[in-house]
Amino acid sequence: VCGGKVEKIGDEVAYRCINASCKAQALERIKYAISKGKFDIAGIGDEIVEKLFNLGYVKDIADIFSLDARKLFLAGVGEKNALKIYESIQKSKVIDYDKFITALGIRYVGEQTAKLLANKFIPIDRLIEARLEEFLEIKGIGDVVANSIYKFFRDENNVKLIRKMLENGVKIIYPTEGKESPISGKIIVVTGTLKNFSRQDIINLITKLGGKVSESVSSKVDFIIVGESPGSKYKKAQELGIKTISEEEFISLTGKTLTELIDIIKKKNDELKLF
DNA sequence: TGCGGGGATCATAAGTGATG
DNA sequence: CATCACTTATGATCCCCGCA
Repeated sequence: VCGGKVEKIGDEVAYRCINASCKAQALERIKYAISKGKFDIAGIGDEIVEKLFNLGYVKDIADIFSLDARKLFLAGVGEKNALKIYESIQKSKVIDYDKFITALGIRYVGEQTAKLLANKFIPIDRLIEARLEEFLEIKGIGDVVANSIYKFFRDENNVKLIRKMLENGVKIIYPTEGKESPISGKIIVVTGTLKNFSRQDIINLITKLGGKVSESVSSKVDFIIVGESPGSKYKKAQELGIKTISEEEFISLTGKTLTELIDIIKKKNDELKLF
């Protein structure tokens, strides 16, 4: 299609372009990613993507998420539609892990296979770094598919694209999220000043993740988060032999990045504003 | 090697919103 | 209200993988 070199692999019927920067392929990948069962961006389809692509506003799927209504308007979308599409892009940024994997457009990986991967490799970095044998272990994935997935993540450009999507605000919802977290059911005490969270923020965060915040240290407390210049609670925790962790350790315990945690706090605060 | 089924692609029809 | 431009839904079809 793009006039570049093509290659026929083995007995395959189709010829496919082997040019890594093939324009036509890049475009098709974007169209695929925004469609149903993947990012599912309402109000935008092949035509608009092509226009945005040809204008240079969108070079890869990650660019979609940094679009503003003005660029859509310049691509020939009506004013009202431009706003609507902008809204649906923002909504689509929060995406289930399996759909995210499907959207990557890995060869031989559709909805079903993506689900298999989504349940085994959490978070996304585990998937990127997974060894070939780990894919082969999965029932339903054989030699060809395993190799295809493994090769995909060995390509630096693919990994970069994933990072770019996350930077542009895409948030992956992992299958375990909401059901259970390492924090849920835990009684937690906070003492001292934290670097990234105000006292109210950390309380909101722990509550949102299903934990309980206690104001005093007792033997029932699971662990105590210690910030700068801790108060008497720290001393008492040591006496009782309660596990103490730093702010950084707490963050890694949640299994989320700092930005994700801040997002959670923001949402929680927005909920509270309604009342 | 054959079977069952997922993955990819295509065709067509129906739905939606903007516009004059 | 009719038309246009696109999107969205559905089904058919074929390739080819996983597995017995």
